[in-house]
Amino acid sequence: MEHEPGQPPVRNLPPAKEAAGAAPRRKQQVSMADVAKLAGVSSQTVSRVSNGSPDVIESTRRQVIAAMNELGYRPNSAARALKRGSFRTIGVITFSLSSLGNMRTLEAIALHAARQDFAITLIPVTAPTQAGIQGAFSRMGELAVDAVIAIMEVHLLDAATVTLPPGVKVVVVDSDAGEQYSVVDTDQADGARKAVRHLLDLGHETVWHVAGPEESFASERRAAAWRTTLTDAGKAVPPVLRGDWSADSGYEAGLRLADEPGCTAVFAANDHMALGLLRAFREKGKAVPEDVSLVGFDDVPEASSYAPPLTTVHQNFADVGNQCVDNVLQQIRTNTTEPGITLVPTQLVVRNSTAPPKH
Amino acid sequence: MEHEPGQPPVRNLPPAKEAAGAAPRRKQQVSMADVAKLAGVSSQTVSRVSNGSPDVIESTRRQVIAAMNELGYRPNSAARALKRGSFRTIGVITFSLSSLGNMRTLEAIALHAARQDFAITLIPVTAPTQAGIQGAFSRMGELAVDAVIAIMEVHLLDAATVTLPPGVKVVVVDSDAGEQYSVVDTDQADGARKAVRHLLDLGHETVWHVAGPEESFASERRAAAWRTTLTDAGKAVPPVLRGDWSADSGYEAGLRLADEPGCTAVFAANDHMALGLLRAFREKGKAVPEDVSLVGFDDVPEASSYAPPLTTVHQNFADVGNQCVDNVLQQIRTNTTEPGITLVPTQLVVRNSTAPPKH
DNA sequence: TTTGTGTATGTTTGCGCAAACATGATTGGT
DNA sequence: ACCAATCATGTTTGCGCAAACATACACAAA
Repeated sequence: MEHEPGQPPVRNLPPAKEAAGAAPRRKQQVSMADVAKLAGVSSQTVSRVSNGSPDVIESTRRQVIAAMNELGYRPNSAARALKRGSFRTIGVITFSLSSLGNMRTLEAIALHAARQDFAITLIPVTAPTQAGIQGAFSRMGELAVDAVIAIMEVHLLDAATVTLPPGVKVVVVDSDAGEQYSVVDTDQADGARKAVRHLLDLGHETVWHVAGPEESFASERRAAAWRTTLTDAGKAVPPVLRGDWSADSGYEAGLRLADEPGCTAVFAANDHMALGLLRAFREKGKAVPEDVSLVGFDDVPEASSYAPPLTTVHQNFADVGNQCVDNVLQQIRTNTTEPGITLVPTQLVVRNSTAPPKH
Repeated sequence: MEHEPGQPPVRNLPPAKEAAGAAPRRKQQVSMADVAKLAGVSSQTVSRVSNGSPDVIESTRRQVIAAMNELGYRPNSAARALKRGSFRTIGVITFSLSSLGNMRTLEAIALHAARQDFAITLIPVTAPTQAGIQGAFSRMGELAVDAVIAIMEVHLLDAATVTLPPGVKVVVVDSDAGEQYSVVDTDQADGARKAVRHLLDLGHETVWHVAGPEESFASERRAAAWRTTLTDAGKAVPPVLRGDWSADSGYEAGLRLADEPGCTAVFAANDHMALGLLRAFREKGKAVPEDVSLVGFDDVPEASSYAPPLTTVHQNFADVGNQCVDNVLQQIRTNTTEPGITLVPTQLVVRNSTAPPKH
């Protein structure tokens, strides 16, 4: 078993770390030990400084910090996580990011979490099926996140079938899982009520509704509130039209509504469908708001540039995101799970698409 | 070294782990050792099975897998990362998610990365300043990501001032850092050229341009291509109007353009500004496309519902995202850094907002 | 037989950090 | 003066995993 001297495979020994120009084995991560050596203290003291322990005298702390800066030390989060059993990471499960609301919410979550020094790991659900969701939650498990925020918009979170590691806190956005989990959501019902009341207060006999898809919680809640607001006011409840949130589906619905003689007021479940309705009314020669009044939902930034500028219900997505993070961090801190629903209020923004009916 | 037969190596006593009803210290993570004990093998064999090593005989593998399932074993990614120096994680730095393009790109990145078994960590830039970006990159360092995808849209990535851990691969979206980093971007110039050519081919004398903000790379590239396409065609180059991407700013620009007598064709740098232009033209009594033709950029889903449906340049954000991930994974695999630019083509979508000029 | 060549598995080790404990240096109270 | 109670800091240990190395056994070629 000889091996030629002078040849590289000298493995048995890890020594000679600082041998001449030693090749950096891995990303030459600067470790606590390096900082400790430079600062002339023990690595534990470096750890203490790094974690802001009060038990370090000021002069020592300064030395250590100087050494850290000189070497460009960054604590290794893997080791930290291994030791502490926590990554300070929140997993966010999303279905689809292509809706404005989800994105805004996600952005707020990321920003707010960063402020509290938590990182965000994005877990997209690859397919909107139970299996897809299972997969997402299972990946969460491997990633050892401290908490999960699920941005669900469809009826797929059957809690019974999802198993997460114990101790992981969950907050769900836009769901009806309030019995099991913390839920944060826009106050859809109140928003819809405001929209319908606004139209009724203008003097309309009743209000038609173009709803979103049935699988959507938000859509169902808006539709339900529309219905009860009408019945509470003693008004007739016209049949519901259904779209899929897209402007095109709103256009389809608009073509039909334009032929309804008694239709003077419409509440669309989102702004994009309202845009489609506007187009349909325009093509059919129905003036908005003179012939038909229209209210949307969301208050997308372009809503004020629609023709005419759209009266709509403003959602505070940023608040929703912030609430999610606060809620989840609260659960982590207190190590409790607190089911319940947090509702974020909406505002009615009145622009030019609504007016009293002609007589 | 002798060790007593019959007794497990009871050295310093981490005492009585399975003592009566021992409180689960942490989240009772099932570890390899637990699986190994149940399966009657060494933990190294469990590791091999877990990593799909071929050196495990089929019967053993099955036993181990059975044990894993029984205990619900999930490899601990912290330990794995600590050992391997890699989390299989890509950090994504974003400025703002509120633009449609960014969020589509992000979604594609997340999905594509998940397919290759990489996780995504979102790092929001808290403030659009050098310091903010520094902070984001520095956080990347702590998180020990394997690669970074930066979705930048403004001139702030001054590579000289950003230090990341060596070995971390970077891809930048929408930037001109092609000398230093890999850059993936929509082919802005070609898209803009197509838009302008389309209008010129319809017979317009020249094409006006409503650009985005100067800080935006995309905006600058579209404007430059607009200019060269005009000069190459021997046409006059009208003054540039500038917006901030918002529909409102497009409206402002539109009010001014409506008063330009020679203006029969406009290229707006994005669809939202085009929407604002449409509104301004409508209010000023200019018919689109009869009096003025208009082309946008982006092809937002609602563009077909604008009044009139908008001719625009379609961007393939999903392709951009996929390219980013492919590129970065390629760099990781080959451990190379390859500066250069990858351009994703666009398509001109002709709808009803463009027509030949009246004479 | 011996020797080699695999192949499947076990054992040791250390990644970087921080809890737990140990030590040594100051205080202050009596 | 003494001891005890603080403090600041050092030492040891192990988190869960996988690379490196060691071993044990099977089988083929000499």
